[in-house]
Amino acid sequence: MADLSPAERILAAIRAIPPGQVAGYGHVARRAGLPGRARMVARVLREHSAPDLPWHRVLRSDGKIAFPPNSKGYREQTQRLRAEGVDVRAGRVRIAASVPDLDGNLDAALWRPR
DNA sequence: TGGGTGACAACGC
DNA sequence: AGCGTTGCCACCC
Repeated sequence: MADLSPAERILAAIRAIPPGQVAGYGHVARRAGLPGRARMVARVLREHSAPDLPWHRVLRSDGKIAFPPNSKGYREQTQRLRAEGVDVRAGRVRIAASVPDLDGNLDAALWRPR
């Protein structure tokens, strides 16, 4: 990644998440070279909405969907994730026990839920 | 300069 | 798992 603006690096990091997999806001930030800026990822996501952006693969660090339960975005995201085979229950993605230790923390299992 | 807000995170219980 | 607190950062008014 050459000299892209922070926002562009964030978008690139999100586009890099493979289908069927997810990543936390903080994780995306670090991958974009912006440690500690999870909130900036959220802001960028709120403004920039591109058709090729897999925004639905970005979750909170605890694996929960960031939108208010039952909101438009919440339902959208849940549906999109399920369409990719991701197990979503009670507003949170279910990580398989096959992935060793990840006490509620996504980062360990990131990039390969299920 | 000061105060409020978020598609957040880490901790403690 | 749920909840409250604190820390954070980039804006906004």
